[in-house]
Amino acid sequence: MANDDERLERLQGMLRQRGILLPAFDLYGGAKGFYDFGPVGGRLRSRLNQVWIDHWLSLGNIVEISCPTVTPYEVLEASGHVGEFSDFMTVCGQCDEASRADTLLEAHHPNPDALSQSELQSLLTKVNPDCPSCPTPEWSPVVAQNLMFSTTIGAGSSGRPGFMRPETAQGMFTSFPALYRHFRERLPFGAIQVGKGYRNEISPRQGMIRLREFNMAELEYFIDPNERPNHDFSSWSSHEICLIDGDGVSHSMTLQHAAESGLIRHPTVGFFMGKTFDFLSSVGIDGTRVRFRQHASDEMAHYASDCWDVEIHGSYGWIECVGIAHRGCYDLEAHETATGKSLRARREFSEPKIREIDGWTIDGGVAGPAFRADAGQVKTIVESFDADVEFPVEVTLSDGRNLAVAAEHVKRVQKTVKETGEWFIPHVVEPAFGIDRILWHVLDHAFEETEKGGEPYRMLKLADSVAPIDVAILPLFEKDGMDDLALELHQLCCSTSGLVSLYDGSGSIGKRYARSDEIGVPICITVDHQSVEDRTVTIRKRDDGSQTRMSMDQLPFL
RNA sequence: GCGAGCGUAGUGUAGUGGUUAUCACCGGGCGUUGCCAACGCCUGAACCCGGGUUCGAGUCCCGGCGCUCGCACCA
Repeated sequence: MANDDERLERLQGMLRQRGILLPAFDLYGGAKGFYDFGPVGGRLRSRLNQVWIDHWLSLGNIVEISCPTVTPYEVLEASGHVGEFSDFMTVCGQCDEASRADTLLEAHHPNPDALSQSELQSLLTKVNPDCPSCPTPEWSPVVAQNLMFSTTIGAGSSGRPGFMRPETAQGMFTSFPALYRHFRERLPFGAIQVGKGYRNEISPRQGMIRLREFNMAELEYFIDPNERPNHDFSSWSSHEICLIDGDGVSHSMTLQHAAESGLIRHPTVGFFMGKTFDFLSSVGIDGTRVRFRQHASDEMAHYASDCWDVEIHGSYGWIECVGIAHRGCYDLEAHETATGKSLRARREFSEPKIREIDGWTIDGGVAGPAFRADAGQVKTIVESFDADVEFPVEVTLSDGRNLAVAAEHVKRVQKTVKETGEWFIPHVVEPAFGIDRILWHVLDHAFEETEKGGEPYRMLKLADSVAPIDVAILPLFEKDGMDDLALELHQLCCSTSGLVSLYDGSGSIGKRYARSDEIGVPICITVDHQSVEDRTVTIRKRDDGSQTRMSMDQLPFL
């Protein structure tokens, strides 16, 4: 274990020195839970994001969106984050003592912890509980204080409370109507979003593993719960993976078997587990150090009905880096309830349903003036009657009063209703990726320590797909035209779309190879005297140190 | 948030209250007909911040900030 810790320290030192990951605001003494991606790390992060985006877009029914990080209070109240992540505070205006509102009201309610902000506010106003530090309490309005960074949208009294988003998901849910329309009202479809999330951690630890501002990438995939999806599991058919179920029992089986046996409760969850494994492999994560762990029922988030964490093993042990959750209809339903707007999809019946209606309703022209304010209630009651009821009938209202409904107040309803389909709330399967945690493990798994000439030698064997620099251009010496030729090649590479080149003319050639290896450059190109004569250059590969000579005008990546 | 330990160049470190803060790698420049951290010369770079004790503080004391670990918390 001590060896592991020392390796971790050497890796972190190298990442700082090479401008990959650095503590943020170091100039001012640092800030816990915040990291900078440096001149090399910045590119690494955006490459990783791009690979992730391309991976999901390749499914064909996914779109990328981008929503604000600043989110109005009501949105996160509806989603459950305010309740799940908040303590409600109030301040005594007489003595400045801050108290938790639910604690103050413990004597006046059986479970104040479960009350919403407005319920707490009205109870606080009604009870006006004693202040623990002064005799004349004067409680301020109740405010939410929780793990979300709170802010104010707008200034002064017109300001509106809000939060920095704790996940990107809510933006996808609030965009559901636009997504539904974009996809021509046909499920299934998904939306992805890559961006920052915020969480005011009490105690950030373990470097990139627990941050206060972090990069996340989420897919919200909307499905019809009545349709059994038919996913193709064949590409993983020969691959048994490590699955730990909700009781902590470990299984080794194929994804298809796990989905068919019911261990994975929904095939789409299983399919995304496979796609997630593919993604991790494509960015250089060691597949033998990946496992899937199912949440126990008491561990599940407030919105989820099944959840699998993808855990990656590295310097900090097994760390959850991806969560694949079946969120059911929780979120869309919550936003429907909060706004009164429809967030539903339509499902056509294979055969229209014919319904015969034979009953009663009120005759508005007579019943309205007769019953006035009670007419609505009378209508509901009358419409529940069978066709063979005989009027007059005495009905009982909700407040206990009785009214006589006569034949003149009602009329017979006889019609045939044809229903061709129905509206339902789609279910959501959500793979949520902690990009920083994945990026950390990409670095951890790529970090290779060897010896060269008796000296320790370090390199990052990064996958080409995420390597921050594609090619380093090295003039053997910066003279005799070698520097000019190298700069020409460097310029050509830099102006080639998608290609990132690094020019390095400082120090010995061996030192420059070593520095390139430390930031994971897959290919170095050396310009020497012969290059000036015949425009051939040496291609040196990071992983095996092999060198081949070819014309600089025929480089495969240009 | 509580407790313990720690904080010195880009990195890793030495430093018993006393002159100009040690060493190595590192970074930069020049040279080197030369391809895997080579060599020579020159050069750059640090005591986390703020108070206090003291003639004098990197060193001792207090507070803050940060880091590591344990507990607590954790979608």
